[in-house]
Amino acid sequence: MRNHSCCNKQKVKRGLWSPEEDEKLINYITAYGHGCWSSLPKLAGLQRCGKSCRLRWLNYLKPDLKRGSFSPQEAALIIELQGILGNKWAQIAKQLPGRTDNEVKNFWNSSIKKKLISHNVHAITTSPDMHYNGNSEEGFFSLNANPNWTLSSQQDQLYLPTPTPMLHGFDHGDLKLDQTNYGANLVQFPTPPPMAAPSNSSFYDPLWSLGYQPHEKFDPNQELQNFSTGGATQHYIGNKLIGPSITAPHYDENPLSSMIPKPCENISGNCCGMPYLCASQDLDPLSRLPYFPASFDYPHDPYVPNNHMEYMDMPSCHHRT
DNA sequence: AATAAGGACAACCGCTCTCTA
DNA sequence: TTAGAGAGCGGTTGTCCTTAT
Repeated sequence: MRNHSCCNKQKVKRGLWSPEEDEKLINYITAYGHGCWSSLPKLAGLQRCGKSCRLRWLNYLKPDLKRGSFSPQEAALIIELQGILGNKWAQIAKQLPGRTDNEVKNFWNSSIKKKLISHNVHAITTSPDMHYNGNSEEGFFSLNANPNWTLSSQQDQLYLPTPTPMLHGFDHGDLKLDQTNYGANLVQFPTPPPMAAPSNSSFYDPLWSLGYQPHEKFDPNQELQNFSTGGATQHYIGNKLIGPSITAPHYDENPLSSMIPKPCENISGNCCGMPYLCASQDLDPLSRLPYFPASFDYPHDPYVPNNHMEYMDMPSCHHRT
């Protein structure tokens, strides 16, 4: 096996790091900074290659890293960003303070992807609304057949045809769009219809919020209305959201990695005093995405009260036909 | 209680990009 | 202009732990 150029002449240790090695690395970087990684191991008294030291520091030892499981908000943000950026883990991790690209990637591969695969393979493979030119590296995709919304995977920018006023701004967690140079509001909530309290089950899909077009007016008198979105059409009966069609922007040709979650898990809790049912709230962040304690405003966006969250009562996903 | 299977996550590999001489 | 070194990134593998049988 070939060694890295930085450790060609050294006999390097491999595998898991011992506490003693960690301590040496921490002590050295704390005192002197990492400087040139290739020369660090010798200076720090470590039998490792510089690359290994860098990885260990960045992914595990750095003091500002957040350890522990992902919160529902983090999970939702990862899902959203993966849908937009694809497997750009470093860029996704930048929107999650204290999380590393490796951590996000592992979380995606071990938790989210499996869930999406098991839930969505049919919905995605039969979706008529996915428009993608087949090249994940250079491609553009259009969002749900809306030719005016395109995302360049090279420039990582979403282009909207016209500026859309942020009536109900929503930066979704730590995502600050103006910092990431998207040049557009990726996520917007419309002026919401009067929200009916969920009856006995609710669903939430963080991707519902992607690409929402706020221009369409809601008419509470009309019995069935569709709000087209970037990733889904949201169906209303009266003022109750009954569910999106599951179509989402993707530019990864791997069908397994381009899944989006479908809102097929019953979720319960107490949101702004509105009780709702959950079949699996104790499972993991993904199944608990909409769950917040009572009287708990959505923690990342002071502009979006919880009662703007969207609910549906249908126990299955809806496809545009 | 023993063993197999699966999940989670740390670490490695190889490629690409950037910088500099 | 170009080659080499360092750094960064994404995909993959290996290892340990938990759960199921």
